[in-house]
Amino acid sequence: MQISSRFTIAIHIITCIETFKDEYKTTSDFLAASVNVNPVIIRRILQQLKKAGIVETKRGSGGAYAAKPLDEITFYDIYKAVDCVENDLFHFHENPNTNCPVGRNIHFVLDNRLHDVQNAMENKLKEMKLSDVVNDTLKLIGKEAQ
Amino acid sequence: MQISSRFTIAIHIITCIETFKDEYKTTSDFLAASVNVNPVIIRRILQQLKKAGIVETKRGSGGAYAAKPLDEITFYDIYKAVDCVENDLFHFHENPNTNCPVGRNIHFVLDNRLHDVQNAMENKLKEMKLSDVVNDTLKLIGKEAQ
DNA sequence: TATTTTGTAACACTCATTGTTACAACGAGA
DNA sequence: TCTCGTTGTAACAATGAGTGTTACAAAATA
Repeated sequence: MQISSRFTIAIHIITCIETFKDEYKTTSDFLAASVNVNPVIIRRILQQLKKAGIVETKRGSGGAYAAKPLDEITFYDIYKAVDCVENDLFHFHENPNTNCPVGRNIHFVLDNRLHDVQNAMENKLKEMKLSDVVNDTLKLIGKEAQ
Repeated sequence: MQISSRFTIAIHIITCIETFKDEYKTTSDFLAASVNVNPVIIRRILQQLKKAGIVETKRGSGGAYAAKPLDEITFYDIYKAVDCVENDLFHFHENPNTNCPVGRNIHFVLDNRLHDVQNAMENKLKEMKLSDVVNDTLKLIGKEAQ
């Protein structure tokens, strides 16, 4: 089990948009070339980011743009936008036997604990901002030029 | 995407084993009845737990038993044993374009952050002990009897 | 030896992920 | 207005993981 690559692709996309916004038109074809996947994959992810208010896209003239400052976009926003995990991170077996004392109590005992684990992860995602990723990327690109 | 139900089933299994160890022979059929799945599912998970040194099983006479004190078994041990996540929680897109400045630097920028998120989750799993789950379950069963 | 149970192979079904082609809808410039 | 580049999206295919089932040999005990 792994969290869909939509998540890392989405971060890659936004990093590209921000890095190249003044040099190139950031179309789905341009972004697809950097990520190295089919442009339709990019467009689908852009649609999800758009619905979440994270990016804007333009028909006709083309291109994608950040819809708000990158220090207001966290990994959690992206993770939610691209729908990596519906609601529950842990898949609970569907029908524990309620005739068994353990079977009819297992949910009461586990649910809170599983949510605590999921929250630990999601809270970490909330700490991370897209602006930090872009800044680090620009630094690395800058070093390359030396 | 969700973490396999093998994880919650494994916890359910061990809770059952401990709760009923003096009353019943905890065979795969018995455990399957409580979890409400096919006995082969139970046996496969028991095999994984056995390889991790968490439970023991007996052929012929039958039954499964905890291989060590439950306060020495954490959720993390189980999560590793039943192989919910191979190594990386996040699926990174395979071949970012190294001709693109962002494509060739994205791994350097993201890898540490993704590991931090994964560690946040796994550290929480390490905090949780099977003994706590069993104790809570026994309390709830006790309340039912009143 | 007979019986019970485990261990495991061999399938099959479903579903999410990822990838592809195709094309209508749209916007801007000639 | 027409053309052209681009987005938005449907439709489909391939793959792989998760889950479930039947079947049966191997082992342990009475």
